[in-house]
Amino acid sequence: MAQVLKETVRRDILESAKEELLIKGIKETSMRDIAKGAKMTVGNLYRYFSSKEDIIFTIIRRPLVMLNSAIEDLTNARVSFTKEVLTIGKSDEDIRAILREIANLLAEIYARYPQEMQILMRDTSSNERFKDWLTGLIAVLLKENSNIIFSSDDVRDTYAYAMAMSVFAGIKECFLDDKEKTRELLVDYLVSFVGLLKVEGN
Amino acid sequence: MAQVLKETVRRDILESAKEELLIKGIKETSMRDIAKGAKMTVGNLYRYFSSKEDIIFTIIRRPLVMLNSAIEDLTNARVSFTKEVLTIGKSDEDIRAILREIANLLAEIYARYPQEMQILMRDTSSNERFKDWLTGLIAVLLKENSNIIFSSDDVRDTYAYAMAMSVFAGIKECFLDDKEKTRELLVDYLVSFVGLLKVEGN
Amino acid sequence: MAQVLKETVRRDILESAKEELLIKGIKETSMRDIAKGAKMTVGNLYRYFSSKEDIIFTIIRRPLVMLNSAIEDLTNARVSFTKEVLTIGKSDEDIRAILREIANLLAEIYARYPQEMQILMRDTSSNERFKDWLTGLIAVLLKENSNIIFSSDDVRDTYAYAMAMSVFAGIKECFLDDKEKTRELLVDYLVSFVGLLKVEGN
Amino acid sequence: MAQVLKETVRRDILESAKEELLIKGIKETSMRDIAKGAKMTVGNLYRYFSSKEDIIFTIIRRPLVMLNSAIEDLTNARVSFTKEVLTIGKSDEDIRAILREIANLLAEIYARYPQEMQILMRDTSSNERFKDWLTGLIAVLLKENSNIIFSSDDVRDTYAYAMAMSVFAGIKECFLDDKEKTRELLVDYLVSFVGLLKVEGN
DNA sequence: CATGAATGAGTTTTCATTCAT
DNA sequence: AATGAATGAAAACTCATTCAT
Repeated sequence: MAQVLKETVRRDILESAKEELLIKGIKETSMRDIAKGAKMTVGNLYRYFSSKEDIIFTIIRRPLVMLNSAIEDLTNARVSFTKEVLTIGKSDEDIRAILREIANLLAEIYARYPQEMQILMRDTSSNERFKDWLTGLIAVLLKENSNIIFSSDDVRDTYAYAMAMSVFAGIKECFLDDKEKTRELLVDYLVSFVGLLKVEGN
Repeated sequence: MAQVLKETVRRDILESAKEELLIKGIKETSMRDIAKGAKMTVGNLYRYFSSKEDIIFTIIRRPLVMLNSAIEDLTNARVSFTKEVLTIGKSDEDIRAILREIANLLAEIYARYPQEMQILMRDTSSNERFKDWLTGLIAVLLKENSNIIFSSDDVRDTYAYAMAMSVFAGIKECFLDDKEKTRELLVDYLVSFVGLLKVEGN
Repeated sequence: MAQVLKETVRRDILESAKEELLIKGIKETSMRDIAKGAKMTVGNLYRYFSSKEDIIFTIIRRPLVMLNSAIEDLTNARVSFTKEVLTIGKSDEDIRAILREIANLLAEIYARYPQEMQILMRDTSSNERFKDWLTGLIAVLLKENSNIIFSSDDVRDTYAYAMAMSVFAGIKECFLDDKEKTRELLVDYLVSFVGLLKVEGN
Repeated sequence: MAQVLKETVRRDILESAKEELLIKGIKETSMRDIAKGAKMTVGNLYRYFSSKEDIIFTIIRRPLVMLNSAIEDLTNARVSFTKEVLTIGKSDEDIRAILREIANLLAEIYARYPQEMQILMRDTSSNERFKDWLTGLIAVLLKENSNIIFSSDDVRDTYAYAMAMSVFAGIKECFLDDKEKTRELLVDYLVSFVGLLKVEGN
């Protein structure tokens, strides 16, 4: 019974934290806010979590794990673009397929953990891996498919990084209450970026 | 001599503040940090600036003014898309021209105030106007030029907003040490987005 | 038990604050002083009160409410001298009755909240209403009962204001440890001022 | 010439300080304010005065000396009421004469040092002597002339002190731009207090 | 298990005073 | 003689964290 109670309280804390984090963001959310929302004292938070960071990570962890393993799967199965090996198909349809897959994966994670996913995507720092993956994907697409001519390789790399950050930043604005609509929007949003590289002579 | 010294210190403070702001951002930068970087006491900062806000605004002001008036000029002269009146040309070349213009304007501001511009573009709050403008521009482009079919109007609006945030977020990653390269990158980056809307059936 | 403890600390804080405020006044009393007097850290004060103002207002509130409603009652029931309407009786005995009433009211408030009342009467700013009332009362008495001849109306007004400030300033010196003696003293003190206006040719 | 210059600057400082003190009071007036008003730097103030207190005392000194010696003269020549020896005349006219004399003295000091006098009278702490004298005078008047019956001697003393504080507090409201009117007002104001003690049975 | 009391280091800001030049 | 740059201690207030009970 002790453990049962414990689980309830843990959940209350996380529930309160999620609400606050969604509204105010990490920096502006205080332990006091979380405690108040969970109808308990600040001190008690520390019986369940070792620090504020711990609470946040607990919330973020699951969608983050899903996201990271999804990325890993995608990379292993379909594309291998990290570093030098590039075995990605060249056709637009191939690229669209990948983006559609990611969009669906993001939508799936969102469907399971809507609040958590939003918090995760708002927290720039804990997403290095996803951002790296996006950067890598875009770098490959650029090399293979784009007809933009860059003055040097590091300009191309910066472009890829900027575009990845761009894609990433937009994702968090695609979350709607309706999960199916969110899925459609994410697909439309991400697939849009295929067109980016098909431009003739900027 | 007295005035010269004063100017030096003012510059030291702004220099220290710019460094900290670039690394840590506004919220995470404390007056203590700025004072330490400028090798002086916190109290002395207040001989030169009336508040933390004053320091930040002094840094941001000039690129912000340039950006805002650039937006106003562009809006008046070439496009009028706020609200219902849409007098923008439909051809891709027209759109490319506008984006090239903005890219060049951003590059120009960056060339003059590189650090300041980076700080400005990282500070989401003082850029409402630019973000609104971007959202408006993309909304127009969507209605006029895109063949993406949205399930409802508010999904379309959300897409436009997400895309604007996306464009905006990528801009701050396009700043390189080399100013000419930055210009080229910004042009390539922004013009890329024309292709976004030319996609056939996602 | 928890609540009891909390109440104890709250009381400790207010007790410390009252002591400091009585000695040093509002402006000169710092949160540090209050914390030291209550044997705790400054930060802890903010667990019980939201601001310095909150502490002071908590102390002052009750006597202030009593004083203000007493003034209102007196004004409505017995005298109406604000602005032009003067329905006050002219006889010395009428005036004495009013002053005796006020004195008794002040004594009653003091009997209930001795320290609080002293702090309140020392804080000029939160007493505007009482000072205005006194000024009004004295202005009426002057016009109706006095045989002092003033060289102009604004000299008369200044005299009334000076006399009101005078009456007000003396009140706070009438507070003794013995509450009954305080009552008598307040009555004597205030009623004394009736004689003020009965002077023949200064 | 050096000394001549020095005197000018000293005067400038005092002039600036007086203006600020009249408007804002001692606590709210900063050395920076004074320096700014005197069109010089804060540091230079310390070449002429050792501290903020020094500046204030320099301003207050002369009217304070005049006031104190006036009190001494009055006490020696006409009345001796400190402690137990009381050689004051009993008639109302005698008392009126004394009060008229004080009023005229205050008016004279005000005529010479209008700003300084106002600052002095607003600063409660530097006026102990005058307040003591007033208290003593009123104590004597009470014993000799009043028919108020006090329950004990210390109640009588407190009454005297309260009345003295009252008289004192009103004085500072009697200062007008016109010096002659000020004189008249001070006379009227102070002489009024004779009536205070002539009251029959409160 | 939980409370809530308490701490201490942090924040921005103000100001009398000192001191090198 | 004067400047103005700089200090340091103080103010009100916030918050993650600890701890006795």
